[in-house]
Amino acid sequence: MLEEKEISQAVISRLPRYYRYLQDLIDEGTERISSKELSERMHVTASQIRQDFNNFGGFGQQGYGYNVRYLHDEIGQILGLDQEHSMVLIGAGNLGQALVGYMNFKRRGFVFKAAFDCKPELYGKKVGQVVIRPMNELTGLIEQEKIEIAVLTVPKTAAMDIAKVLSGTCIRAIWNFAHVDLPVPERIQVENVHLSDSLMKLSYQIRSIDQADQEKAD
Amino acid sequence: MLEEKEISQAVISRLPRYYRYLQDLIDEGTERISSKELSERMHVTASQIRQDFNNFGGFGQQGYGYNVRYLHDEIGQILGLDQEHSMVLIGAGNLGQALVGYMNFKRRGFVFKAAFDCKPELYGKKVGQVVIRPMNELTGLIEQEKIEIAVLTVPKTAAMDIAKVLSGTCIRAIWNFAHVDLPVPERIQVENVHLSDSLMKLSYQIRSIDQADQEKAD
DNA sequence: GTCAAATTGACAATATTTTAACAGGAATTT
DNA sequence: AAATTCCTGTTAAAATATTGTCAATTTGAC
Repeated sequence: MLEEKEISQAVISRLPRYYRYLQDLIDEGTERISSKELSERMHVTASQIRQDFNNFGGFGQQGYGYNVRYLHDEIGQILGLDQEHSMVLIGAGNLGQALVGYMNFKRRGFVFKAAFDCKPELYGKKVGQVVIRPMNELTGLIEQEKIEIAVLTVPKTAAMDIAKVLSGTCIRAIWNFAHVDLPVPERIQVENVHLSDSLMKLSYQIRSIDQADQEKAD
Repeated sequence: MLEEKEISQAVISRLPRYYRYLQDLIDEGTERISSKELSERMHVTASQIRQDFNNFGGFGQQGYGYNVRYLHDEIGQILGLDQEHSMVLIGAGNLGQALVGYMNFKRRGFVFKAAFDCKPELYGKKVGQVVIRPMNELTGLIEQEKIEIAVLTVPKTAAMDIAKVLSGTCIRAIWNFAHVDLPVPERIQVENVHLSDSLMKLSYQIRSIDQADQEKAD
């Protein structure tokens, strides 16, 4: 039996960035790259790169480095990008519509199968490839289409209720844009995109530089 | 002279979440809270909470705990939320328009002063409170209005060029939604919101659970 | 074919982050 | 007002994460 060595969250967070740089290298026509070269491009240590990749077994070769395309595909597979992922949008406001319209996701295999909103005036309106439907059709469609991911772009109060509804379905994961921590069973994965939090961090950086400057002036 | 003890990124990332929970407590009318109670709500250790707050000096009192409103305001100040932040939108597509329309930012003091796009057909169109202008007015307006934050919602190729332009202005920070790492001087802070990366992490979680299940079945 | 240069994967050494433990002060109870 | 409980700030310990080092192996030059 294989040792279930847990991969740390830090490593996983770095994978999409590697993937992006490898895509760029492919586009440039580069065939091979060493951890040193890559580290210089990405401004991280070569040691970290090698360590990260080694979490999943060795992808490189001594004296040669890494084959760009091979490494790219392997990381893509680790990230589950080799299979299609079905999604539904819940909350067809500005942000939701922007996400559905964002074609890059589709290119990576993330496909919206439907959109839902509670506002009757939106029913039937088309966003991207899909039509906006009333919320009472949500669970039925999820089960019927075996939807994997729910993209949640509703106000925080609604988000809590919807999370409870989703808990009773076959949904695997929630991509949560609402400013709350969702109460869902363990089997459902949640990835939060808290835009306010992100903006506050930026604000912190600005403030902390101001403060440093001020102290230097003393 | 004060010891410039660098606050770790991990701590800063947690501050907005504390802030959010404290806001909720205020809304509930709770006056005081102990690290233990808060830890149970937030599903983190009490030790971490105390440690985090102590990075900025003691906000609590032995035997009493923390005064909710006081702590909330202190963290708000640390995050720079006690002052207004001026922003410009660069790239008035779906996502950009959604962000400008998002009123929660304004409530926290983040105010859009202008929006820019390269598409002539958008010039003059109103999004939220502001009018979309041509890109050649960008640097002028930033300098004139002493804009702090540029919100970048343009395709990746455009993003690189615009980052270079911004480097020559008084802009303090870039909130970057493009899928690239921006080349900017050190004095400009960058906060990335890489939506694809976030979605890939979610995809990873799904995949890794599938794999675990499969191995268990063996 | 031999040798120098390059480069990984593994492991050891640091550094950082998180958690636990506890002394001491404040609030509350009796 | 004494005693008990509560709870912070701080220090110590444990756990994680990152970086440095090097033997082993491959490539590429001559």
